[in-house]
Amino acid sequence: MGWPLMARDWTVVDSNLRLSPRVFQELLDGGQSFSWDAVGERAYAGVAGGHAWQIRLSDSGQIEAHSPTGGEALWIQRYFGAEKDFAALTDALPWRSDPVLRSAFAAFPGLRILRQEAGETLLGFICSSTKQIVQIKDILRRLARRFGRPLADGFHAVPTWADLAAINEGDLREEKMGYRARFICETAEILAGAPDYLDGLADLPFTEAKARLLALPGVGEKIADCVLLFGAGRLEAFPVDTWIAKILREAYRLPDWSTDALRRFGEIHFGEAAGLAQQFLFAYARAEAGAGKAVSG
DNA sequence: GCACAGGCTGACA
DNA sequence: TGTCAGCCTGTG
Repeated sequence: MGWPLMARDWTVVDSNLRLSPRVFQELLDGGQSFSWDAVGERAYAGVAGGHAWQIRLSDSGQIEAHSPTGGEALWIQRYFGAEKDFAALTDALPWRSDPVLRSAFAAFPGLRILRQEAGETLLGFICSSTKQIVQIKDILRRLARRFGRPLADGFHAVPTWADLAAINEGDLREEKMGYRARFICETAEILAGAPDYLDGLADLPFTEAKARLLALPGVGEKIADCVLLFGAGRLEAFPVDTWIAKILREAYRLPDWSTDALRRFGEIHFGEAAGLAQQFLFAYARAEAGAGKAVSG
């Protein structure tokens, strides 16, 4: 299976981070990223940033990573957010006056935001529209196997936008892309003609960065916010999906608010790290729904 | 058979 | 400015 035997092959991704198995699972498989497949109880395997990775949770709750294809320690540390002080960012959120957020913190202590590659994040979220996480992962696996660069151990890199620009819509539809195939083709054509199009997302003024994404076919408010948050380190982005809309309308008692209004509420109420709050609320809303189903079912 | 899933688009009021 | 049907596919 290629699992390394020597402890020194494994990189601790952030010495300040300790997670429970539940939060570890939420971080890797909760919808921020579609790159990871569970291999056993406390381990995942996948491809990100052009390398294959194995990710595991140690007995002490540290996340450790190993790349059989030569992925770099600094890259995976940045991926897991080691460059940001998430303890301080979390503490600066308005949990003292917000009991819903406080409950979400208690349910998922240590949850943070991944820093993925912008291009991969964009592809994943264009594919995500009205699909469930397992289906999105299946589509991306198909795209990688068919159109992505081969890596070691049978893995394939996520196809780049340059790769995708050479593919026609029919090929994508064969991989169960459905109506998203046209969006992928048209976006690939734009990005192929402007290879540095996504480079400014991390540094441009927020509204400019978002406008760039919104100009791409298949990218609306929700997907643009997801790419900015999970693929560009823009923690002020506040994606409003059905789960966030549900918890804001119910727990925050904003029953008749439109999606746009809810997003503005989130940006203002939670502030600079609104997206971090969003991720806690998202995980909490889904967990509560699951618990409710288990009880009633 | 039918509704709906972690949306976007274009048309129309 | 807001609302709504249509779009692909898989699942329950």
